Formats: sequence, structure tokens, C-alpha cells
Amino acid sequence: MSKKRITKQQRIIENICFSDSKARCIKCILKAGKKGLDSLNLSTVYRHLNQLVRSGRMIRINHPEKGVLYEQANLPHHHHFFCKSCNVTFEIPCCGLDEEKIIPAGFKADSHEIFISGLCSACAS
Amino acid sequence: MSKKRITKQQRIIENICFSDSKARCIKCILKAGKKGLDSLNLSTVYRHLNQLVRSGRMIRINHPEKGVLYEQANLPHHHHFFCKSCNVTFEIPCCGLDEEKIIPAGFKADSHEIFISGLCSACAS
DNA sequence: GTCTATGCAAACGTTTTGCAGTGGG
DNA sequence: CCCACTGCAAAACGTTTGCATAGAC
Repeated sequence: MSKKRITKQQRIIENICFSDSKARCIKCILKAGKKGLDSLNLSTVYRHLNQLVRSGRMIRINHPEKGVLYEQANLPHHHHFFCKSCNVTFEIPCCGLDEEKIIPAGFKADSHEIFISGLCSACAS
Repeated sequence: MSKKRITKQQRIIENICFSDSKARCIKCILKAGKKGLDSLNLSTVYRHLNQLVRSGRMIRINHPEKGVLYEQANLPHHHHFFCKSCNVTFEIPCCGLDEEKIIPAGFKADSHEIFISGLCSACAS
């Protein structure tokens, strides 16, 4: 069995991912990481994110308008509101979905994703 | 202004897209189209689908597990259930989402997507 | 010093685009 | 007979992979 090494790159990437609960795209993570280590490489970011997803610490979400985003896996159940004006993705803490109502008889749901688009409160006013 | 021409390719592609309400991927459309016209080209399918999306007759949905799918735009409100066992996407006719409950105060939603994953009735039994 | 993780470049799959030629009107 | 649409090949993306080597231990 190979031994894992903790590298500067890994520390930087994980610090970004776990600094808050925001969902981020790869490029945002790379850009933020380059502030701490200019030589940080896109492949390295991909490799660490894939590893974090595989190990279950993060999840990959496929946002209908923003593409692939990475987010912490153990956040409380929530969904995503994308503001078309300021281009920011907000987490929506509670879930109003009644799975019983929506799924056909006999179907067994084990997960769901809700993506809402519109205007956030700042842009709506 | 340029005049539009109705081509064999266009007729074939639209026939496939509007033959039923199924959401289809590009490759499925190409494969089906090649039955009617073997020389049908992937670029042509992309060009027509993009045009159909731009003109508002179809929509592009970014399915979390199946990638990009194309679907008629004017279907009654519905969402998607993806069966992880048989790999089929089912349309769910009704919507149990109460937007009032889920979105934060001041936010204005104008659209939402719900993707549910699990087992369909056939695979669950 | 060893051997994993990195940076770089090349490979890959999907989507778009440039261009010469076909064919719809 | 014209010029929009097609097919083909190449470009343009986002993501993954192979490889030599920097650097963690």
C-alpha cells in the first residue's frame, strides 16, 4: 500500500474547498489557489477534486447553467438558486419537495437535485 | 434577410425531436436520423438543435448523470426521474415543489429543474 | 534516497467553426 | 443559377492521462 503525502498544493486546495460552504467551479478553485501558489496546475486541481469526490468528502454537481460545480458532501440538505443577473449560486437551506407527491407509484427515489433560477433579492429590487 | 431552406436533414431531425415527448441526447438523434439518411452528419444535428433551442421550440437540459439532453420546449410542466438500474429517464408529470416555501425572501424565481434519481417501478420490484 | 504527487504536454470526448461543394428554391 | 445548408476536417473546449522530475518523508 502506498503512503500518502501531504503537499502544499493539497493543503491550498482543501483550504479553499472547506473555507465555506459555497459551490465552486474548477476554474474558481484554480484561480483562488494560484494566489497561494502561483505554479498551481489545473491537472493537480482536477486530481485533488476527483480524489475528494471519490473519498466522499465533496460532491460534484452538474448545474444546468453553470456546468460542473464542487461542493462539500456533508452539508445539510439544501439546493441551489442561481441568480441570472449577478451570476452567483446561492444555497437554499430548506427543501420544500414532497417526494411522495411527485414520484410515480412503485418508484424508489434515493436522491434529488433542485435548481432554481431567477433573481436574488439584491438584483430583484 | 436570408431566406430559409427546408432540407431533408432538417425534416428528419425535427421528425425525431417532435415524434414524442422524450428527452434525447445528440447521439441518439444522430443515430435515429441516420436510419432515414445515412450521410447525416453530427455537425448538422448540432446546428439544427442549436437553432431549435435558440428559436425556443426545444430546450437543452443538463442532466446530472446523463449529460446534455434535448427536449420539446412546450411540454406541460414536468421533471425527470433517472433510474440508476435500467439507465432510463422518465418524465414526471406533476410538480410537488412549493416555490413559496423554498426560496428566500426577496428572491424571484422564474424557472426550476428537479432531477430525481433512484429505481423505477420495474427495477425496484 | 525513495517513491508519491506535480507540472507539462499530449490525448480524449464533446461541441463549434471554416470552408469548399451540393442542392433547394 | 444563386446562395443557404451540408459534410468534412480542424479548432476549441473541458477533462484525463503519461511521463520525467521535484519534493515530502
